[in-house]
Amino acid sequence: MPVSLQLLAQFPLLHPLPREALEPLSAQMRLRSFARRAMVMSKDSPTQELGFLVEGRLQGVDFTVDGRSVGLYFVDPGDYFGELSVVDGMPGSEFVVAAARSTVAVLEARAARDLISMNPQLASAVMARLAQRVRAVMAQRMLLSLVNPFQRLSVQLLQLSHANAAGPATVDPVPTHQELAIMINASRETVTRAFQLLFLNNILVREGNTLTLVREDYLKSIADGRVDPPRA
Amino acid sequence: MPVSLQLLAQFPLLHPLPREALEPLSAQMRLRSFARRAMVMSKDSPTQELGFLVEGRLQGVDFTVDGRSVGLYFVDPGDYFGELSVVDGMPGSEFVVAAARSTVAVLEARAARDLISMNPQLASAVMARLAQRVRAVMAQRMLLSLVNPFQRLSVQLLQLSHANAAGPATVDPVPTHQELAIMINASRETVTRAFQLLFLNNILVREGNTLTLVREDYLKSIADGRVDPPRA
DNA sequence: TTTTTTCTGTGCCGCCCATCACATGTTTGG
DNA sequence: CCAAACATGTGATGGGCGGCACAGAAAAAA
Repeated sequence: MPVSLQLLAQFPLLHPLPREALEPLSAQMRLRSFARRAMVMSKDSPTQELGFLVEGRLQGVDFTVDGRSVGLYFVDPGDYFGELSVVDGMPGSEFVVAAARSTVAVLEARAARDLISMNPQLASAVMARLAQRVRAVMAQRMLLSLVNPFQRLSVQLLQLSHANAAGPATVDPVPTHQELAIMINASRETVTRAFQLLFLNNILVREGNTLTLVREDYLKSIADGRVDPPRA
Repeated sequence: MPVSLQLLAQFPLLHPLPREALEPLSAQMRLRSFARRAMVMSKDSPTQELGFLVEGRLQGVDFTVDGRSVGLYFVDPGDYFGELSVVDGMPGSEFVVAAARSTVAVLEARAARDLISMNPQLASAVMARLAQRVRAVMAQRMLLSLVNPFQRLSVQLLQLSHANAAGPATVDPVPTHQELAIMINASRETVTRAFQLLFLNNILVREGNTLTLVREDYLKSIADGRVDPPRA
């Protein structure tokens, strides 16, 4: 089934497009649903496409040769993914799996490429997005060179958090320990233990599916090594 | 002093430009020399610019809060750097230091931006470059999640190597142990010890400033964990 | 609901690598 | 060409984190 215009309206990337362009586009797109942990986009799939996350949550991941998984980024509703292949025509550089039950609208790479090259505004938006991705991956790479897993967790949490109107920043939805562990190159148990201490010292509070950074300042001082991570 | 046209000819990025465009360009550029370990581009410099490496070698680096340095990439002659700021106008995301005495031609960010936006061919070249950088830094991120420093070194060496007409691949010029260490998140000593074993087992040979991957296949099997790294 | 799967918490053990300290080679620049 | 700075080689030590094993909690599926 084609994708409704209303659905497309939620994607900032497409805002520059005039109504006349959106209609044929909606006809070219398809809506798909994925169960938690299902593979949304495979690294070695023959077909390449641009994906738009309608609802749910995705995680970009890859696997080391010895089967260990590596977490790369999260995709939240309104965002898109798979743009690398669209831009350079090479096979995907990672897998995308559903971190929660998700709905995705997809557009074939060829169509996406045409769309972008027809539309300078889109082109520069994609350019900006690539630049932002380089920065994001480099930030992650910096994170990984911190020696202390505590520090890495603190930085990662700060990166995932978003400021809140009134009150402290939150991370929402909270990733599982495992999902975090593979992003910060730590074992699941180490993440669990680190969380223990952060809870114990009232630096974090978890309520349901949101994590509140009660003492964000303290988290920051751990993050940049001004304070030693709390001990038992 | 402006930069000679002949010099500019060595940069593939500029090849699409017609002669008429090159002349004003050469007038806008400046040539600078840097001693080994000098800072070529600072993260927090007020002026942003696009750099072209004429000769020598540069390394993109950053520093963790506790002063430890992190190696990101090398720049070799004919290549350019600093494109991120040019594209998105944000401050540089890393430092660039001279890994050897180097000569660099620089162009102000504003001029570079104009040049690119005036020239669709350049624009798409830069786009492709950004995509390639995302892939490169993701590859590095994958490397970092390998548990064994040996494996990381092997992968890194393979990444740095270039195939050779006849005969085995080589890495040239050979980075110092320290330079490698900060790229693969290992201590300098660990890199030294790993090299010891690789030399001992005749997997690598060093002659002057080039490293020959005599048994590239073996290096690859270490890299993807099919073989345990050699022990004393 | 009940059942099953996934997620989180915790103790114990071992080993790997960062760190320190210093010796010896090798470049570089004066 | 000499001296100083830098790069490489090597041993000893200790802490930290990964891995395993399992228990309990929570969430999803049936």
